[in-house]
Amino acid sequence: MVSQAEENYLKALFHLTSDIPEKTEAGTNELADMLDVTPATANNMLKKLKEKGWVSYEKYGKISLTDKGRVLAVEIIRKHRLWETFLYEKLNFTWDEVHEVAEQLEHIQSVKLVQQLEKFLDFPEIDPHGDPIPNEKGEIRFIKRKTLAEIEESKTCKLVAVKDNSSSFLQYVVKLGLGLSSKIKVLGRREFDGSMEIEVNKVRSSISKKVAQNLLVV
Amino acid sequence: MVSQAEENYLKALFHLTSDIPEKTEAGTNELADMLDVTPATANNMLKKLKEKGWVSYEKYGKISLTDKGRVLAVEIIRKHRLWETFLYEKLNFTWDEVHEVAEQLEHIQSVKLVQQLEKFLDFPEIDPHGDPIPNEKGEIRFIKRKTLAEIEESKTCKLVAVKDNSSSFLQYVVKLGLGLSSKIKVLGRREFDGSMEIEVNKVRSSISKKVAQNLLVV
DNA sequence: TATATTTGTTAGACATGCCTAACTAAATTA
DNA sequence: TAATTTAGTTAGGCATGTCTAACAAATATA
Ligand SMILES: [Mn+2]
Ligand SMILES: [Mn+2]
Ligand SMILES: [Mn+2]
Ligand SMILES: [Mn+2]
Repeated sequence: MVSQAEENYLKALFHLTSDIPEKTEAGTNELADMLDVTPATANNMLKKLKEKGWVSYEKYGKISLTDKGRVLAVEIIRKHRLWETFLYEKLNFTWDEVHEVAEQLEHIQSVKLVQQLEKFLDFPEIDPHGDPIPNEKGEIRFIKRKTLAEIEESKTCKLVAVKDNSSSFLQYVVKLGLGLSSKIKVLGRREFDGSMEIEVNKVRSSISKKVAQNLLVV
Repeated sequence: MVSQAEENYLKALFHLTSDIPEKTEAGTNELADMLDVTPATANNMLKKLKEKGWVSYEKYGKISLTDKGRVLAVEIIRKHRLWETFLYEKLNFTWDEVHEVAEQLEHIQSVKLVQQLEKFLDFPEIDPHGDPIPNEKGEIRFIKRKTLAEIEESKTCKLVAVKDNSSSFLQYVVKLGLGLSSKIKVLGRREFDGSMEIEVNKVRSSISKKVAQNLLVV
């Protein structure tokens, strides 16, 4: 049995240790931060997760998921992204509305439900934010992407995903005229703060470095 | 805020005090029984529900829902039955599989989700077990029904709902050749145990009184 | 009506998951 | 390397929701 709280920790650990290939370990504070709990709380849960064999760590050491833990985490992410896709494709939700509800739906336990949902959606490959949906075996079709902040001046690229799933960020992205598959031309960059001038559908905008780092492009 | 546990108590109380028109009050043991908890646990929760203004009862007295409590309960039942319909209609679940998963899905909090789900299902009136689905205002289209046990000998009736939602019962019902809208002819009844001889699609079966009391007909 | 049975309540305990405050170890900086 | 800062841990407490055991009230039965 995996409780909802435990599932949330496993999912957070997966994001902290697998989303960026170079970063394969996490710390207590970082984890606590992502889950909006205190480090004491995270530490306490880590002991339980270790006890259950889902996490490996030693006192004052770095945290990582075991193979078992990773399997569980991927299952939850799979459900999360399938539900987001369902809400977006079938129930008229916008991409800034899906995440919050999927945070609840991802905890529903039923193998058949997930299988049938995937079939009903015709085996989608990416969710409304451009993130890959793991298949039933837990395999993730990894897509090589850069952040917009890494794109050189005068080059044009295509938005394929967003890192930040918060509704405020997504609404701002829409305001910039952007959506998945949008073409973005990098006009220029101010070196002292990393902010960028971009052009989308002939409309120019200035965006901060932080924003550029949350837009994933190819 | 209504917790999942609280929602389950409200729903159980609704079934105990509104499903049968003559029975408008419930007792602690009865409630505990329905929720598979001890009477002590139910008693403890009742105090909290009373405190929140959802339940009215006095020590050693009978329990009933307040108007506020009833509104909450109907919302949960509405969600439960919409999800059951979704699973049945869209995701290839059988009627004996839907209840268990709906027990989880009914607790998802999102007004938009329920509205859109209902629209997606084209405003269904009954769930896979023949039970009416409350509308957004909380109105329930009440259907007058009898149990098969009340039908006289040699009369024919139509199955419109099942009282017991357990998968074992529903599978047995299917084995009898029955489904919603099936025609049932009452051939005879043994007085000493209330068991009945019935005919469905030219197949005769003998069923216990208990079973007959869980089949709702018109 | 006295007794037995059923129904409901209270007290005390426990697991889960969270907190704050105090502390310790590790890493950084002077 | 010593001092400071950051990261991580421990102790103790609390809310929720559950339990068992003991008890009290209400109801049914003799
Ligand atoms: Mn999301
Ligand atoms: Mn997503
Ligand atoms: Mn049901
Ligand atoms: Mn039903």
